[in-house]
Amino acid sequence: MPTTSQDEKIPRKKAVRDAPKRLRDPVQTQAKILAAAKAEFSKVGLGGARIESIAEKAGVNKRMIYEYFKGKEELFQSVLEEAWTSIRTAESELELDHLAPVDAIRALMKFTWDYYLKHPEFMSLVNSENLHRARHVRKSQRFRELHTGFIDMLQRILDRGVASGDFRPGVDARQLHLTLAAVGYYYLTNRHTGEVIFGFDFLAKEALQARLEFNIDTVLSVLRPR
Amino acid sequence: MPTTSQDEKIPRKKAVRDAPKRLRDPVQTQAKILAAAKAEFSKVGLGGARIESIAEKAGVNKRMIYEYFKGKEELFQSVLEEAWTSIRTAESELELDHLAPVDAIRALMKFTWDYYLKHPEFMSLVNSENLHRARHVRKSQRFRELHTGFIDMLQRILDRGVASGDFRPGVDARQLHLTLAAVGYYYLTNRHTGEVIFGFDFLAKEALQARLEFNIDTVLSVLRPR
Amino acid sequence: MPTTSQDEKIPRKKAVRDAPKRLRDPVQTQAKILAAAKAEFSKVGLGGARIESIAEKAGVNKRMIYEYFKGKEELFQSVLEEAWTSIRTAESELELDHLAPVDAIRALMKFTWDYYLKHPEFMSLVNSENLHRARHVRKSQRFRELHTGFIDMLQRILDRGVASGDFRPGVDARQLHLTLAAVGYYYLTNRHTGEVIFGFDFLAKEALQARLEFNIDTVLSVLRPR
Amino acid sequence: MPTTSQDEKIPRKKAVRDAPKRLRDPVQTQAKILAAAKAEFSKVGLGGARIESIAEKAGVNKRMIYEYFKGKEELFQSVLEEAWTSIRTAESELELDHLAPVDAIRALMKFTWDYYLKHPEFMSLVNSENLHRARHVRKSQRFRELHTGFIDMLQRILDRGVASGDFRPGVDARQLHLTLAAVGYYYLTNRHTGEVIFGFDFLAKEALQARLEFNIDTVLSVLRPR
DNA sequence: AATGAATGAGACTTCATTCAT
DNA sequence: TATGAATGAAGTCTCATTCAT
Repeated sequence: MPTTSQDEKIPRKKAVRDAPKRLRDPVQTQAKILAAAKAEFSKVGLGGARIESIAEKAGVNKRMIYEYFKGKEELFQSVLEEAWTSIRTAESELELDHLAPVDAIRALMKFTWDYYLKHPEFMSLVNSENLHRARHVRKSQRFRELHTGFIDMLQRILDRGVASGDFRPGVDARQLHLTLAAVGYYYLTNRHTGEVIFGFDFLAKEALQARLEFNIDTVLSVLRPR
Repeated sequence: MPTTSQDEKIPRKKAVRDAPKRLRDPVQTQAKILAAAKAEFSKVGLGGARIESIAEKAGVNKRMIYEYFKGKEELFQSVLEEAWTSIRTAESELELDHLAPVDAIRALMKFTWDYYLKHPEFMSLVNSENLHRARHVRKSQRFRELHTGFIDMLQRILDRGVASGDFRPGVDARQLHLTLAAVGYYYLTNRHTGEVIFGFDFLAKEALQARLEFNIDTVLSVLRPR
Repeated sequence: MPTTSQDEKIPRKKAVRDAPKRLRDPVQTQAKILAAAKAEFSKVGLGGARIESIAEKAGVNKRMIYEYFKGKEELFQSVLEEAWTSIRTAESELELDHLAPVDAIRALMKFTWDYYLKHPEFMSLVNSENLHRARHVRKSQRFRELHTGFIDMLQRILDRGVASGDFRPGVDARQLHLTLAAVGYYYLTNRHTGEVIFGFDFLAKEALQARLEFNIDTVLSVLRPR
Repeated sequence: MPTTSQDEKIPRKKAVRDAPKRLRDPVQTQAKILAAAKAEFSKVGLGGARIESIAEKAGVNKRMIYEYFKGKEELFQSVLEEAWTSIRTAESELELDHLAPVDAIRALMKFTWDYYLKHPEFMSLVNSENLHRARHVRKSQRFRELHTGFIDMLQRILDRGVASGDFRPGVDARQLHLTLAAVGYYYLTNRHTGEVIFGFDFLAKEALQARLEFNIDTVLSVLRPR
């Protein structure tokens, strides 16, 4: 029931009236709640989020949240599922298997970096969920399914790189993935304290460019045959 | 219950200090509050933390928190200051300037990794503070002072490495530091979701060992002359 | 406990209203809160009033006070508005313009006196608001509107009295009003200390009668032509 | 113990040191507490007053308030006693028996008016005490003694005025006193709401002058033989 | 005499959640 | 489906007061 399924257009009762205010549209109501909840959770965390605030932002009645999501915790879980589905879906659309190994790594890193920049809530949500020791996604079947075959894709790239002589053998795909994500994630998620410590604007165009290049350089270095 | 014994007249300053529970010791009271607060904040975040819970853990009266720290936000700020002071102090005691460049990098990474492992609250606190856009440390003079000259140390190592031919020139000390921290931090802070995704125990001895080595390898790779 | 009976399906709008305890009636809930708050504030002042006590007296959930009135200060403001609206409304219903000047003054003083006696909370509230330097009514648009044209009525009486030779000219309507109110108000509001000082019962029938007569005599004396 | 006894100068231990900070001076400590308490109580009432705030204003340790005055209620009572002693003392120093009847009334009204203006806290305290139904002064022996023979003085003036033909007979001294005080008190104590209602500055020089004259005129009018 | 530390009760307010329509 | 009203628990913070030095 909490699924969004955004495309279906239900012909509602022959459309007796054109419904100027989009009343009674459960699909959209759920979507609005999810979007508002994502914003709220990512801004103040699970503990700091307020159901009332989410309902207001979503423009729906507070009661609807309970109707569709049962409660705060379940809503948080749905938000997490939605967020992770989103990034993994986009990632899979990259079709990295069609690229040369080095290009594939570059593309994946560029994609990850851009995704983080465009969806900073994602990192917040990941942090929050880890603060709570992953107790929400741990219960989610959907979450697990999302990652089956996910590391295989990276492994295939690595294998092709070794075969082509671009990469050294013996690199663990999981380690690589963690590093790949880490160097971008850490920079962006901790940019606020970083700015106080280092005294420069982490989101300035050149700074972003420099960081991305350094990160790609780092990952390619560790992959390079010696 | 807080009083130890009501009627006894202790001859002042005679007993050599055998009172086991040090009553009326503001310094210790504050320390206990800080310790309890650090645990609480790192476990559930600023929004999720409960003053009452902190007071209980600290074994002090709720009121004392307001006496010494004014309020929740200020307490959080104090916790942050204390935590960052702690890691920077320990770090500075490494005396990396006395080590060969490669060894210095290794030592710094090992230290950082071990510190994170021994003080996982530190990463939680950093995450929390960034969730709140660094609004607490931004107000802290003490925090800023903590980091003056902090990056210079790393720069000196880099310079020595370039001079000795161990490192390639042109590497930015701040980028290096961010990467250095990132690869360990990300692995540890996101280990809960990581375990669900990857399906192995991130804190297993061999896993930890493997990760540290991979991280050091990564950083040294990017520093290596080409 | 708040529910009357859970299963019965009342045919909507059929019962002529025999529900004895009107559940879910926001208008009445607000009215009950206001009434209880007026009693509490007038008994112990703004600083001494307890939200919990008000909620109990009103028979509503504490939360409702915040739902409808935002907070203690705003509730106090609403109480003041209601109280002042009440006295001004009753006053305006006297239709003093239809009475002979002397009778109009008498009627106004009798009304004021009786109103104070019947609504002693009013004086308490006025005192409290002045203790707080009128900061609540100052913010109230409704309060200001209440008094437009309010002094004109008295001025018309004065003018008619001067024309008829009953009153001397040159008496300021505002001074008159202040005196008119003062002589009754002071006696009643300070009657507790007054009783300790003077040693008689200020609310005894004869005492009340004597005071009212003295007051009317006083005001008519100062109005009398010389 | 709570008495102030302002004049005695205790020669403290031969004045070993000149005590630059006036430490350990119980008389002054009590006086400072009383002064601060009077200010606080008159500003926010008994319910709104804060012991801590009083101690701070007085520049003494909070504990001292309990040492000298037992508690908040008792402190309030002491403040009331002190305040009423003060006005009655000053009043008695007028020596009205030496003035012509009309002049005596004028002098008394002028005195009362000026006293209210100079000590506006007095009115606040009276209001507060009446809010609490005089429960503090009722317990005070000292308070009662203060007013013995107090109304007799006014009666003597009235009697002399009747004898001289200046005043009509039959006026009750207590009624007169109440009116005398009322017309000034009401104007001043309710000036804040009055200013919002009437829209002029109640404390402006001319306004004060006009009010005093109107008040004296009022009282002399009701006393005048018909 | 004076002080700083400590306390427990209770203040205002907010929250997630359920009820009734 | 949707909504507004209502609730009880709990949260942050404040207060008058006492304890120990």
